[in-house]
Amino acid sequence: MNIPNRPATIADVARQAGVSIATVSRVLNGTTRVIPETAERVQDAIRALNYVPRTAARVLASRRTNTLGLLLPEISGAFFSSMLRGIEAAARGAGFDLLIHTTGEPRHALPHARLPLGEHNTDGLLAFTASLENEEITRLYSIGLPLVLMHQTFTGCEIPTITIENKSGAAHIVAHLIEAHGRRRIVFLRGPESHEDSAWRERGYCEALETHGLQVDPALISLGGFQRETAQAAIQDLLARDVAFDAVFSGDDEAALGVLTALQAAGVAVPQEVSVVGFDDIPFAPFLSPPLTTVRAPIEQVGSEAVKQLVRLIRGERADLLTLLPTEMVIRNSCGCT
Amino acid sequence: MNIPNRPATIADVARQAGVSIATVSRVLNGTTRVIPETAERVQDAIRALNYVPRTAARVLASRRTNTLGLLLPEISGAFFSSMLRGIEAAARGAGFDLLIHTTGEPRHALPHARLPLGEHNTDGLLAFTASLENEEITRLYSIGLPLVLMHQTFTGCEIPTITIENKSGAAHIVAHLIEAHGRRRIVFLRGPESHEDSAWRERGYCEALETHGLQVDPALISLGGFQRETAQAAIQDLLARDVAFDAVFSGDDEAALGVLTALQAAGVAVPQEVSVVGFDDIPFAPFLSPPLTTVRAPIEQVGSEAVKQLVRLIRGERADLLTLLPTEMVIRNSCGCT
DNA sequence: CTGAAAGCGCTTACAG
DNA sequence: CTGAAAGCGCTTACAG
Repeated sequence: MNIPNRPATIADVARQAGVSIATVSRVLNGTTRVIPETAERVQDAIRALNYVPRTAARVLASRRTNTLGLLLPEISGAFFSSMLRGIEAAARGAGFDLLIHTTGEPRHALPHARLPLGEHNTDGLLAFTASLENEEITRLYSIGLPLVLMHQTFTGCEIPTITIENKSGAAHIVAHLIEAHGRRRIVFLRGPESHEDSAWRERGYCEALETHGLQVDPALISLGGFQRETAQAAIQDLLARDVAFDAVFSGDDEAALGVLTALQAAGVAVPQEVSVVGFDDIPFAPFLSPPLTTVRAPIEQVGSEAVKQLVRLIRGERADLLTLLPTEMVIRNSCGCT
Repeated sequence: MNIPNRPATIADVARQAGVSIATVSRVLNGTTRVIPETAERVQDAIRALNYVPRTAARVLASRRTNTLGLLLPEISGAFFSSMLRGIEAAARGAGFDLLIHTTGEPRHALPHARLPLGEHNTDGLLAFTASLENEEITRLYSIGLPLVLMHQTFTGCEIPTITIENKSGAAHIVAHLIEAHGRRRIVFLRGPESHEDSAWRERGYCEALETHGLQVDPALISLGGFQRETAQAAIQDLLARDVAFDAVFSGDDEAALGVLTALQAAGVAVPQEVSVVGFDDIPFAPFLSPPLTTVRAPIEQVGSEAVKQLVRLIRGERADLLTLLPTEMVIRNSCGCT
């Protein structure tokens, strides 16, 4: 095998094929007609030299990176796994590379550190809630970098957002607890501060209570953080303080795991004594014991829609400012249904 | 706010600071001493102009991309989520960006398509089993691109591999089924063809049987594919064909979900009638019913170790050719323990 | 410690 | 349809 010290460049290919580098570039990109026979010679040379165009040179010359950037607060859990799957597939489908970066939940560690993803290395950015500070959003918007937000709305700038029907999903499942199972003291576990999903779910929760003539009791609202451990601690705390409750709307499925753990450890029967429901319908929800009643959120689709809108922006087309994907209640057994 | 049509370049900064672009480059990279006062002026200019160095230009000039490429067969499931988490954190820690690409399990769709990740846009590649064809590995190795394999060994080239103790982990858990629970007809569900993890686990399974004087019965070995659905179908098939068995080593935890589903649907009591065990210890394992006895694999650490070795290669340092991370049995209830 | 200049490897008007 | 040449925005010897 021929192992050249330096990888072949476009000039090597041009020389070998007996054409100019402009012609090589044209057959590479299909930007202009090239006489078939000439194109053939170029292709042969490319193969013979094992030529791969250097991305940096293309980017520098064309001013297009063909890369999408993804900012996430963290990677873990079934939630981000689904979202990432949707994003990756859609990006690939649209011909873009994907650069990812996690910021770590509260970005206080590096107050004004330059983002590793931005106008200098991507054609556009996808950002999930809590991964960008407001001033960064404003800056990116002001310099015209295509930007799409997921699960976060931002007022003041016209930035496309993809999110899901949190409020109605939450309202439905809480109504179900009340109507089908006669629950009246329903705990709500908030997600992380700043998480819009959580705020909307809380509104749905409150609305459902009020619709059914129940008062919102602040003592029943606690922090679950969309996390197993936090949710577990929250329930343990309610139990320790003897707060009476007959159901828990966990905020999300991840938190529901912690709720189930805490209840089980305390010898509280689910769903006989306390109903437990979640939100998201992660792939494991059916396998919990009892199988989790929850609200299905089309997470993967959020990812693919976000890419779709971002690509539109990059191409200079109009993008939808708000994409609201529907959610749907999934009844299993943890609510009390059989 | 000042919104320039074109983002500032190094030349703009140099002009504004009254120095040469070389000097700007130096304060940017800290490659050479610069008189503090001059450096200060440059910093001011950078801030004032909101200057961000274009990545492509740096890469082209320096011939370093500062980017790691990750090739995965797919993104989904708790397994890849953990691995990705380890990789992302380690890459960021080492100052590299991360470009990811999923190839889709059997790469037959695009026989000789150029990989979107390679010497043209990364300083090195991380590849999980089944994401690269052998000839691609050979090619990448031959051109000297730093490359680290995960859960896959490759003979012929000196390519660092990170993997886990599959065989002993499997042998231990199968031995446990025999010794602690008197199981004698233990099903093994293979992973995908070509998955080395699966081959080693199968050897561990066979070894444990033989050590205990049991014969390997080919009728008890079936394909689970490390997937829920495939595993479920495999068990359903065994059941339908009236093959007698008293335990299932599912291959991995994902498959164990399918096993549990099939058994439950058939009214077979786990673990009373049939013990079920998995491999990996994904975060949901403790929450299954019954809680899953399995083998803990340090997946996140596989990711971070892989980055560590890759960075060594990139820096021209010696890397360890084989990193074998230990696994550990985690006893819960699905085996029959209480 | 600093600057002038070459060079990284492409794309893209501009001519022809 | 094709080529010569400018230019993308940096880094890095080489002088001084």
